[in-house]
Amino acid sequence: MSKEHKDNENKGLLCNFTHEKAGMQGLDREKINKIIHDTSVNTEFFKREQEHIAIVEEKARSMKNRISESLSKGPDFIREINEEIYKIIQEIESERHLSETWIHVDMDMFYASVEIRDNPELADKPVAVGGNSMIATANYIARRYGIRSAMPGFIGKKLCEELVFVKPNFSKYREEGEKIREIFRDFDPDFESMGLDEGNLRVTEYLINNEMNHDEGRQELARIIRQRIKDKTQLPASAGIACNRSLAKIATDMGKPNGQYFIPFDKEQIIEIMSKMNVRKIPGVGKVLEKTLNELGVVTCKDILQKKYELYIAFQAGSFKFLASAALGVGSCYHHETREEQKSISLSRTFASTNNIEEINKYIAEFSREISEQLDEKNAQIKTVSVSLKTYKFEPKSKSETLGRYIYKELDIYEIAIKLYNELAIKEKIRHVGVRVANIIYRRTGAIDDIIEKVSKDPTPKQSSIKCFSQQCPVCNKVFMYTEKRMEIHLKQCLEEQSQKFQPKVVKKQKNAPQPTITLDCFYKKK
DNA sequence: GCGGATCAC
DNA sequence: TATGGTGATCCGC
Ligand SMILES: Nc1ccn([C@H]2C[C@H](O)[C@@H](COP(=O)(O)OP(=O)(O)OP(=O)(O)O)O2)c(=O)n1
Ligand SMILES: [Mg+2]
Repeated sequence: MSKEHKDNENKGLLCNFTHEKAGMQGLDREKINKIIHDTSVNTEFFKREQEHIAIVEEKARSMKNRISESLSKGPDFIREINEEIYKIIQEIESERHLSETWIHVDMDMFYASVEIRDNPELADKPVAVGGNSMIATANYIARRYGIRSAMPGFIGKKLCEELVFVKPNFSKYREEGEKIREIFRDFDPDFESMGLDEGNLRVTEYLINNEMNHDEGRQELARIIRQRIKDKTQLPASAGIACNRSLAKIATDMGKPNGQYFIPFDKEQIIEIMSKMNVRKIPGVGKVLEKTLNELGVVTCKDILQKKYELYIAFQAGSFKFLASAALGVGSCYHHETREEQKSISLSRTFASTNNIEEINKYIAEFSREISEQLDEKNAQIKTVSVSLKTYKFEPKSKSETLGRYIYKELDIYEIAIKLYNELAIKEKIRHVGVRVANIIYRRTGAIDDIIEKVSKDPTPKQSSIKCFSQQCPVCNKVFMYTEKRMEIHLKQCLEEQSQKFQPKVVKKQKNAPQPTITLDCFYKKK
């Protein structure tokens, strides 16, 4: 009723694009959001999205209640939190360092740039890299129509009839990515990166060593790095120069496309720049936190400082400090402890919703094999296996298990994954399934299966050794020696036999209505 | 350790 | 007709 602001409000998708200026190509923001909305409405995706928005809004409401309750406690309470906030801000200010230089470099419309470089005919056309179901990125011409990363291709097509789609060539992007990383290493061997197309470089030492540790030198170095990239790859890059990693990243965004931006190493000017900044630009503020903050009346960084009492009450201390630091332009400016080792490996796939257990089983088997191969390459083992899925309603579910031992073999992973899948007891169709392994150790010496293999080759194994690698089939309880081949064959046979035995009496297996979980359920019924 | 959420690319 | 894949982290239990 009166509460509804018909035209002004978000039309129902958290990812509707709300920032940036209106497009100049005949499509304004309202028109774009209407097309997105009209295409999405009445889909399971949209329904799920709305539920999600409702949850976020509810969370924001309860935050607001907490705020008004707290603020009505009286002046003593206000004085108290004022004190605490003041302390935190003092602490933040004590962490403000203006002597370290960070240069963040990020390729412009990376995948699209590579494709356009290799096919110059695309240069003056709106281009999307991706397919009908998903766009990975779009060039700047397409972006003027509202087309952007993570937008489904069919919506992109509606926004711009002439949009040209290019299938992604990931190996090419990896190659180009490696080229720019080589360059980054020259300026900061410990540079940080969140993706193929970017690097956050702490260049303080480089600047000092080359006697250019001043504002001009800082900006000159950014130009040099971008030029090196251009020479080596023929691809455009943008850069941001600032006194900490977070600000440098924000600066890159201000410099785009094909440009760079320098944030002065000066407290007042930093605060001035940040005050107008939309909170969504803060690295770490995604669409959910943005929406939550918006609900609390916080849109820009200035609002964060203005509503510091409210935010202090609403958020946990750590989150409050994070927001306040960002608003003040203070961020960490030394490298984190080096984390080189990958902590998890995952594979997943989306497909037309299905309850066909054979198909799902095939994916899980394939993922297990591929993950096992990757572990072989890394000479690694894992202790944790997870299975994840999305129902046809886009509801994610997952189940994981940490074992008392390390494994790496395809079949070991597969077995656990199938067990976990069955334990999820999914009755609906699903549209997505994945397998993930974690708790990786990068060695195999002393691995249980190493010992097993050695013992297996021993012509006269001791009884006690046999015990350690004998295995019981969970289906038929038969005990047998472990070898991959035998296990595989045995399992397959057992599964087939059992799936027939456990065929439900009345319902017969039909082509169009396969009974999910029968095969796999029975596999574990006896365990 | 587990499961769900969030974020980044 | 139709909304991705990979890796990381954090929180509350
Ligand atoms: N949701 C996303 C975001 C990005 N990417 C891929 C495609 C991008 O080309 C690449 C780099 O991501 P960026 O966020 O840097 O975006 P772009 O480089 O495409 O554009 P920009 O000029 O804004 O940096 O990662 C993706 O697959 N899915
Ligand atoms: Mg980029």
